[in-house]
Amino acid sequence: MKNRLKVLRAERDWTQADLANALAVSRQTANAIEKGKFDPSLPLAFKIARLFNLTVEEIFIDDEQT
Amino acid sequence: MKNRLKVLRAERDWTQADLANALAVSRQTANAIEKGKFDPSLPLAFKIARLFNLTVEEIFIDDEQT
DNA sequence: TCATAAAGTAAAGTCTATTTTACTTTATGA
DNA sequence: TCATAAAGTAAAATAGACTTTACTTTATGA
Repeated sequence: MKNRLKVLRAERDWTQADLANALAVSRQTANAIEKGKFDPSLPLAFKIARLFNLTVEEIFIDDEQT
Repeated sequence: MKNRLKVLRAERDWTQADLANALAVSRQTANAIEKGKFDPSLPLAFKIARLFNLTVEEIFIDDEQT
């Protein structure tokens, strides 16, 4: 699973801490998700999408072709 | 989190076991997700969306207004 | 009514998401 | 160069997703 968080954050000049704050998660979680270390839960994915006024699909790219 | 799985299943005349099969998850998992007992992981949500040729947002309705 | 398929549910176990604490590395600007 | 902000990372703990096994309840059709 890839994502566009780094770019979306850069467009807004937000730090990972800013993003974590806006999402009410820890900075480590924001970092781990952005780096693709793990996937957010579905509710958190929705929260992220809402924050950026985008759809889940516009932010997260599922690379599983199974 | 609500979802339209029951209807989507009914439209195709699929049992929960059929759905579980198509998703390669257990029947109990299909049942629990459909009943809203818990949310699917993001990868599974994508897999469900792909199965029905819909977006995640067209199937799962996030009711959190926070 | 009876048999059976489908749906619902529950417990125990595994795996992953997320938190907290805390440390290291990398960038940046004075 | 030095101080500091930002990013990266790691370990231990908790919560939630998912499996397997197994049982109960509800629908259905012969």
